[in-house]
Amino acid sequence: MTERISDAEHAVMEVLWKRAPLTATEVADQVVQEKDWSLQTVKTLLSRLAAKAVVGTERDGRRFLYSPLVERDAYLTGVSRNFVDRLFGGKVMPLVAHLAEADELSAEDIREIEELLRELKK
Amino acid sequence: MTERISDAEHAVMEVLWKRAPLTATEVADQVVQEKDWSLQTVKTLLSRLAAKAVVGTERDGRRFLYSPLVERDAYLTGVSRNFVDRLFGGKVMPLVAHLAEADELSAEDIREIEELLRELKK
DNA sequence: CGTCAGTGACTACATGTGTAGTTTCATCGA
DNA sequence: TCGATGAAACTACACATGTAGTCACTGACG
Repeated sequence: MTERISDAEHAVMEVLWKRAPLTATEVADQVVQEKDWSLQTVKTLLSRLAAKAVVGTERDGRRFLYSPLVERDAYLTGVSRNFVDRLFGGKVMPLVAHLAEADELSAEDIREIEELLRELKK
Repeated sequence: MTERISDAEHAVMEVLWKRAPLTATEVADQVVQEKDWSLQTVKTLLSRLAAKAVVGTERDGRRFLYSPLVERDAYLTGVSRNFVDRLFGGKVMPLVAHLAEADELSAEDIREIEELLRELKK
């Protein structure tokens, strides 16, 4: 069971998944461009992630370098699975159907998915 | 902005979406078959949902009858959209790709989705 | 008529989450 | 050497959530 990552923490992870290791300040600089948080907030989130062993810390002189310990792919697979299980009884079809009915699928999306499925069948 | 429904609350909603209106006790009877909660817990969840106007209450003598005020479809569309936005930048393809790579898609799933997409293109 | 069972209302309480402020400690530059 | 700076650590605090206990009321039943 992968450790739970909250929404706010997720924003921090996205930065680290893009580039790592980074110092807290570097992470905050990135995050602040998206979310309107203070430096302290980002540091707290980093601490919590470190406490949960979702990011690792490496001492670099007087400061720390943070790196993800969980891979983005693994994380996404986990939450997606959980999501589909909880809301759609584990079936992907109803999810796609829903998005489709709600006009959330562009023609582009549809083409891409078809392509992907064709690949899968090989 | 549809009111936030927590995980526990969602379990209660599923019961009401299946059949409504129901009394608190009737809801609890159903929910307890899934989750190992006490009657009180279910009542609390119903109160919170009523407070958020996600379910409506109708007096029936000395007790209340509860009915959903939010449709299941609308709710699912909302959370799906939110989920895909937050985790996959609004694109459905990466989500499907993820589930596919993690072997979460059966051949059956794939056929069904293809069928659905074919329909959509008409 | 008094009691009990069922029901909603109110209260509780630990943990998680969003969002920071304050303290302390080390180091770098003057 | 000494103070300013910057970074981590510790503390804070309100609201959400999971999970439930207790109270008060009311109608049914003996």
